Amino acid sequence: MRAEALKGHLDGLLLATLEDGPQHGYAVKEALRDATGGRLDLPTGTVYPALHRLERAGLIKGDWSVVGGRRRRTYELTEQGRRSLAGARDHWQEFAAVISAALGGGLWPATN
Amino acid sequence: MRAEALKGHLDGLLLATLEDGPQHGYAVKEALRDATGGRLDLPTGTVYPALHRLERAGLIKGDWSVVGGRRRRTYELTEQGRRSLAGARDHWQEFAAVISAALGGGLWPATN
DNA sequence: TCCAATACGTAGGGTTGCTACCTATAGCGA
DNA sequence: TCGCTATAGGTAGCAACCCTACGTATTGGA
Repeated sequence: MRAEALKGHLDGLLLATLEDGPQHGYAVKEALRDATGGRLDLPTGTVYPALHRLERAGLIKGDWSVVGGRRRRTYELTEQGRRSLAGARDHWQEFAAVISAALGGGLWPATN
Repeated sequence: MRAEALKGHLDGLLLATLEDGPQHGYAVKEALRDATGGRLDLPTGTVYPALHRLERAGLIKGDWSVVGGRRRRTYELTEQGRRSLAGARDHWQEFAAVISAALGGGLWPATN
C-alpha cells in the first residue's frame, strides 16, 4: 500500500473501527490491520495524531483509564462522528466510482 | 468531490487520459471532466503542474506546437509512463479493496 | 538481563493539490 | 471598438496530512 494514497480517507477508516464500540488507539491500529489482512498497517505516528484531530473536531470522545498497569485512552464515536462516518461512506462510493471511471482499464463498477 | 481525497491518485488519471493518444494539457483537463460526467473538473493550477511533474519523471513527453494561433504543448506517454499506468491501475484496485474492506457499510466490490 | 509487545506521544519534513493570480489569442455580441 | 468567453499556457504560496524518527513507560517472556 503506497502510503500517500490514503490522504483524505484515513478519518473515515478510524471512525469505522469505532462504530462497533469504544476502542483505544492501539487497538484501533490493530483492528485496521486485521480488517485488511495486514495490508493497512499504519504507523503510530499516523494513528495517534489522527485520533487527536478527530477528537478536536468533535467526532470522537476520549477517556483515560488504566488497564494492566498501562494507561489507555479509549475513544467512542459521538453523534456527530456517526453522521460523519455515514458521509465518509457516501463520499467514498462516489470517489471510487469517479476514479474508476477516469482510470479505466478496470471492471468498474462491476457492470454485471 | 472533496479535494484532498485525490492525493496520490491524480498521476494515474492523467496518464490514463493520454493512453489513447497524445493530448495537450487543456484537452486532458476536459477529457477528465467529460469522462466523469463533470464530477472531476480540475483547476488548471492542478493540471499543469502535475503534467510538468510527470514529464520531469519521464512518464510523459511533451512537444510544443502552434494550432490556430495558440501555442500548445502536446504530451504523449513514454514506455515508462505506460508501465506506470498499469501499476497505477493495479494499485488502485488494491487500494479500493482495502479501503472498502476497512470502511465497511458498503457492497463491495459489488458482489453481483 | 535484555528484548518484544503494548500503549502513548511529539517534532519536523515532504508531497501534493488548490487558490489566486498572470499572459495571450480567437471569436462573438453589443 | 469594447468587453466577454473560451482556449491555452503558466507560477507563487499555502494548507492539509501522513510519515519518519524519535521519546517515555510498563509488562512479561527468553
